Amino acid sequence: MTATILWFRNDLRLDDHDGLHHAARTGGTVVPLFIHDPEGEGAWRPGAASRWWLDRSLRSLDESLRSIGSRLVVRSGDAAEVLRDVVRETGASRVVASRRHEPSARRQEESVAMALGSDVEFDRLETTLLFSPEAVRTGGGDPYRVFTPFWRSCLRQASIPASKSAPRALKAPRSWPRSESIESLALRPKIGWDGGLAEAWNPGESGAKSRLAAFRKSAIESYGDGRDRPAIVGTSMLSPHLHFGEISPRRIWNAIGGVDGAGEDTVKFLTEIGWREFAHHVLAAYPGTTDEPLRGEFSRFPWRRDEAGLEAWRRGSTGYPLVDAGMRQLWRTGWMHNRVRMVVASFLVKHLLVSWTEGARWFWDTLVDADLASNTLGWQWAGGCGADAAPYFRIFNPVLQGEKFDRRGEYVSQWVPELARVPAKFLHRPWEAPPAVLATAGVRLGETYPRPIVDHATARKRALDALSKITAGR
DNA sequence: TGAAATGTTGGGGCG
DNA sequence: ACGCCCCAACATTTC
Repeated sequence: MTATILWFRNDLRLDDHDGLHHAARTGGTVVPLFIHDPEGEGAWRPGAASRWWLDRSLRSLDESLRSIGSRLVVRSGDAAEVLRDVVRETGASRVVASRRHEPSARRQEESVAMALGSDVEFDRLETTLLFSPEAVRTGGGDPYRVFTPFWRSCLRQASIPASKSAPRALKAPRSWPRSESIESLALRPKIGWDGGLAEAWNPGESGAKSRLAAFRKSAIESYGDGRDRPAIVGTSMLSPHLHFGEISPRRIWNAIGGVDGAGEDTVKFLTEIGWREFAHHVLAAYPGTTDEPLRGEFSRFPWRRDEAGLEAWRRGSTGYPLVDAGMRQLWRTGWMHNRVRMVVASFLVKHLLVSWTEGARWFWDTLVDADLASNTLGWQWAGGCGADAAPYFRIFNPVLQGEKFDRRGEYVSQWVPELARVPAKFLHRPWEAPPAVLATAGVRLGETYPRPIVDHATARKRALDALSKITAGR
C-alpha cells in the first residue's frame, strides 16, 4: 500500500483542496505534515501577528483532521531535511504540496525536490490561486505589470473549475511518525498583547466560512460604497484566512457565482480577488521587488531617515486622526481597513518621506494577513515605484480622506477615544477647532492628543520636490 | 482606489 | 432691458 505525505503550507484547510484529493486518490494512506521552518523564509520570516494566527490555525487544522480519522504531524527544521526524514519513517512514495510563489518559498521547494530525488514523486499543485502566475502572459510573452489587462487576460482563460468538498475520511498510516506539539513551536507571544486579536478573529477554516457567509449576507450587495467606510464592516475581512489558505479563492468565487452576469458590487469584490492574483503574479516574475523598487529610477529616491516620525507613525501619534486611528486599529487587532491602509501608507511615504520598505516591515510584523506578495505590491503602489502604482503626485490628504469616508467620525472616535467628544466638524482637524470647543471636548492639544507632526501643505510640497529630483531629465 | 489650482459656465442680484 | 459682477458648480489641467 502506498503512502503519501501531504505537506501543508499556506493551505491550512480541508475544503476545496485539490492536494488533499490528489493525495488520497490512489487509496493509500496519507500523512498530513506541517513543517515549521522559519529559516526557510529567509529575510521575511513570519511576524508576531502571523505567528499568533498560525498557532490557532494549526490547532484548528489538527482538529479537523482528527474528525476525519487523521491528524496533523508537526515537525520543525529545514523543510528538505524534515521531508527526507519523514519519507524514511513512513516509507512514503509521494509528497504532495501546494505551490507558493515567494522567492524563499520557491527556493525551499527546489531544495525539497532535490532532496527527494527521483525515488519519491513530488507533486506541486496550484491550490491557493485561481491562476498560475506563469500561465498569464502578454501577447509578447511577458508578465503583466498593469492590473487591468492582467485581470482581463485571466478572465478570458478557461472558466473556474467547481470546488471540491472536504473528504469524509482520510486513511491513516498504520503507525504515525514522530510529531512535535504545536505548543512547542512557541508561536504565541510571551507577553499577552494578543487580547485584541483574539477578540477580533477566529482563525481556522470554520472562521473563514462564517466570514464568507456574513459577507454574502450583509455586505456584498453594497460593497462598492461600503468597502470605503472604515467604521462599518463593509469588506469581507477574509484576507488572513486567504493568506493561510483556510479558504480557497475558488471556493469564494464559486460561492458568489463568478463574474458572469454578476452585479457591479460583486464584480468589484471579485476584482479585489484579482488584485491578490496580480500580486502573486508580479512577485513570481519580479522576486526582487520585496526589497527593491520595480521601477529602477526610484532606487535613487532621496528617502529620509526619521526615527521619531517613523515611531510616531507606528504608535499612532502623528496628530492626524485618521492616520492614528488606522495605526492603532492595526496594533490592537492585527488588521486595518484597506481605505485607511492607503492613507497611512501615503502618509509615511509622502508626508514623512520615509521609505516604503520601513512601512512594509512594520505591516509585516503587525498584520495577521501579512502576505509577502500583497504587502510588497501594496507598498510599492503607495510608494509610486511598483507595478501599476499610484502616480507619484497622488498624495492623500488625511483630513479630506477622513471627512469623505468617515464623515461622522465614528472610526476615529473608536480608535482615538481621546478625540471622541470633538464635534464631527473638527474631528479630522482638531488643530483648527476653537479653544472653547477643544476645552469642552476635554482635549488639550500637545498633551492629551498630539499636534500634527508635519504640516500637510508643507509636506506635500516637500514630497513633490523630492519626486521631481528622480523624474527630472526623464 | 487624489487633491489643488485653474478655467468655464450660467444664474441671479443689482445699478 | 442691459451689462456687470459675484460666485457656486462643474470641468480641466497640473502636480
